[in-house]
Amino acid sequence: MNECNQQVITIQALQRMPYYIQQLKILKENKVETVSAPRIAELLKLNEVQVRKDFAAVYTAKGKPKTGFPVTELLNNMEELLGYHNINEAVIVGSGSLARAIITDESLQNFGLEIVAAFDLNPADAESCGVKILASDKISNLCRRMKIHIGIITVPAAQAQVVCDQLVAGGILAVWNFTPVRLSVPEYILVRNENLAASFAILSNHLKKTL
Amino acid sequence: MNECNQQVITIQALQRMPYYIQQLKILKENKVETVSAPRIAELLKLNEVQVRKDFAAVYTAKGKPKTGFPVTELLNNMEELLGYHNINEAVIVGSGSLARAIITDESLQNFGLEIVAAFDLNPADAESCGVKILASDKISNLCRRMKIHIGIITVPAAQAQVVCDQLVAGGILAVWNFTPVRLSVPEYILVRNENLAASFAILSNHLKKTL
DNA sequence: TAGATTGTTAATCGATTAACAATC
DNA sequence: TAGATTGTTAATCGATTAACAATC
Repeated sequence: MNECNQQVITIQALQRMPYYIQQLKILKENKVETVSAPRIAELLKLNEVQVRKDFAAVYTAKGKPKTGFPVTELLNNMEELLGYHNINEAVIVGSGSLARAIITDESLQNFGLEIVAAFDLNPADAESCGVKILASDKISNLCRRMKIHIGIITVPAAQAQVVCDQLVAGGILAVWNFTPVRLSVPEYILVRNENLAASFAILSNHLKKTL
Repeated sequence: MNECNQQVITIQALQRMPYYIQQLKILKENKVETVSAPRIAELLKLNEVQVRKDFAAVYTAKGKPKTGFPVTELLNNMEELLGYHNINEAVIVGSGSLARAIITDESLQNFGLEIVAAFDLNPADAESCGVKILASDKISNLCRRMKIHIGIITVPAAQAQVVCDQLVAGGILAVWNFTPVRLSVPEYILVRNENLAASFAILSNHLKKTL
C-alpha cells in the first residue's frame, strides 16, 4: 500500500511508538495543540535526540523550530504506521489464563488487535474468554477462509511447533509466540517471541548481583 | 556474594539463557553428556560464535576442542547465574487474568520465581489465583516484613505509579512492570518493562509493509 | 534580534558476526 | 596426523548520543 516513501523505522523505534501514542493522546485530551521533542523526552524519560529522530521518521511534515510538532497530526501518522486504522485480525491458539489476558487486554484493543477466534484441543474444557472457542483441527481452514494474518500461540511447549505449522498452512504471515520454543517457519513469516522466562532472567540476575 | 570473577554478561545474552537451559535439560534427559556450541546453535537457530561466547561467559571451566561442553556442569552454571538455586520471592499487585497467567506459568516457576502474595484494591472481588489476595494498603508492610525484593505490577495504568511507590517503600529492588506507564523510581531500582502493545507494534507494522 | 527547537552529520557505544590461530 | 571445535582478536552492524548549523 505505502511504498518506501518513508525512511526505515528501526524495531527499537517501533517499540517506542505505543508510548508516544499514549502520551500524545493524553496531551490531546488536555487540548494541547503542539508539543516539542524535549518535552516528550522529559515526560517519557527518553533521550531528546532519540525522540526527535523517531518523530522525524514517522511524521510526514516537518517540525517547526521553537514550536515543535502538532499533536493530532503526529498522533495520526503514528497510528497509521502501526496499522491502527485498518484493524489487525488475529486468531489465538490455547485458552488458558494467558490467552484470556491477551484477549481482554485493553491496550491491545486500542492498538487495533481484534481476536476473531480462539482454538483449543478440547474446546469443551476451555474457559470462556469472551470469544468462541473452536477445535484445533479447524485452524488452517478458518484462517484461510477469513484471511487472518496473525496467529497467537499460547499452548504448552510440546504443541507449539504443530500449532505453528497449522497456522502457516492457514496462510498466517506473523506469529506471536508465547511459548519458550524456537519455532521453525518459512522465512517470509515474522515470528515475535514473547518469553517471560527470558525477561525474568534479567531481574533475577540483577538481584543476584545486588544482594 | 559473587564478586566480578566472571566477565560481564550482556542483557541479550542473559535473555538467551532460558533457551539454553531448556535445551540442555532435554539433552540431559536423553543422557547426552557433552554438547558443542555449533550443535546448540543448530538446535536453537542461533549463530555458532554467539553461542560459544555465551557459554564462555557463564561456564566456569573451559570447553574442550573437538568435544565441546559437559551438559550437566554447564546447566548448573547457568542456573546458578540466574539465581535458580536460591529461589526468587516476589509479590504481585493486581489480580486479573494477566496476574493469574503469571502466577500459574510453569516456566517461571522452573526459573525460581515464587509469588508469595497477591494484592488487590478489593481483595474480595478478586478471582482466586491459588495465592492469597490481600488489600493493597498492606503492600509496604508485607514486603518489608518478608524481605521481598521483586514486585510485579499488573494493575490498570492509572494506579501503576502509586503501586510502584508502595513497592519501593516496601524495600523492593526490582520491578516487573506490565503496565504501559514509564515508572519513576530511585536509580538503584531495576525496572523491566513488559509492554504487549510495544511488541504488537512490530507485528502490526510488518503486516502493513507486507500486505 | 535572541533563544528555543529543529534536522543532520559525526562520534560513541553495544552487540553480532567473521577470521584465525590454538588444541584436543 | 587430520579435523572438529575451542577461545580470541578484528570487522561489521545497528542503535544511541553528542555536536552544531539552520530556522522560526
